[in-house]
Amino acid sequence: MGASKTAHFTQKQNEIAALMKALGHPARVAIIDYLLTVDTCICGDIVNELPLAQPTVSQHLKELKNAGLIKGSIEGNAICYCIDEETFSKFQNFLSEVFGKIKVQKNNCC
Amino acid sequence: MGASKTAHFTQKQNEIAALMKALGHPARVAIIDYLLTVDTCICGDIVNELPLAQPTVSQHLKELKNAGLIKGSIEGNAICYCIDEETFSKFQNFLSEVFGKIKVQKNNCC
DNA sequence: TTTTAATATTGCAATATTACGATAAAGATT
DNA sequence: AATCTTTATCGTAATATTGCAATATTAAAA
Repeated sequence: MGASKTAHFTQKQNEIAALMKALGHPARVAIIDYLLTVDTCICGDIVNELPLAQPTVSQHLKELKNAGLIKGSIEGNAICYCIDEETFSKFQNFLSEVFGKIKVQKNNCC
Repeated sequence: MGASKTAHFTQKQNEIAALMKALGHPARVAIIDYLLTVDTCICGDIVNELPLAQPTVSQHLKELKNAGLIKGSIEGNAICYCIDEETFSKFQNFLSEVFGKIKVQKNNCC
């Protein structure tokens, strides 16, 4: 098939999977990395930072934007991108839950 | 194309992306969820918990195993699965870094 | 030893993803 | 206005993913 049966899972599971999927490509991890290192918004500089053609980078940026992980605002003929803290916060909350549960697990048999 | 240009990114970026990708499907998130709720290893029970056919579940388990997120040990004619804490720990460390950097970012313009 | 039960593998169809050249769109510059 | 710059979109090829039926594998049970 190739299409995920999203309807059969909880909304939360689908949400988390979507966030994970958005970060499930090294180029998109690299974009986030870069946005973090520059420590501010970036207006038209991302393409030069990545070893990929401009349309490909644009596509990756679109996916990060769709996932809510970054925000973009038009600044003249360039576009400013930055991390969307709110979504990352949501992400972090989920992960805290998961890691919290892992720590409680004591009776491992594997 | 369809193949990621992994060679052009750092090892860390590729590693993180691989972990994220492994969790980038609701079925695999559901499997982790389930392993966490039962609070112990599970021997032969995962297929019944998911709305997917047995070969499909087996495939998802294989991917989680390849990513190092779960461990499986043979227990008679069943197989015990549980969370691999070490990999999750690695995962958590990366995320702490990211979230740490986000908090430092003050001069947001978006 | 035959059967049963649990999991894995194979093969395949449907769909999604990745990447990029060509082109479009839109604001800035001349 | 004509051009340049920056980003987006379209079209398309190559590859990957998802899902399942059929089948294989392996160990327990009868």
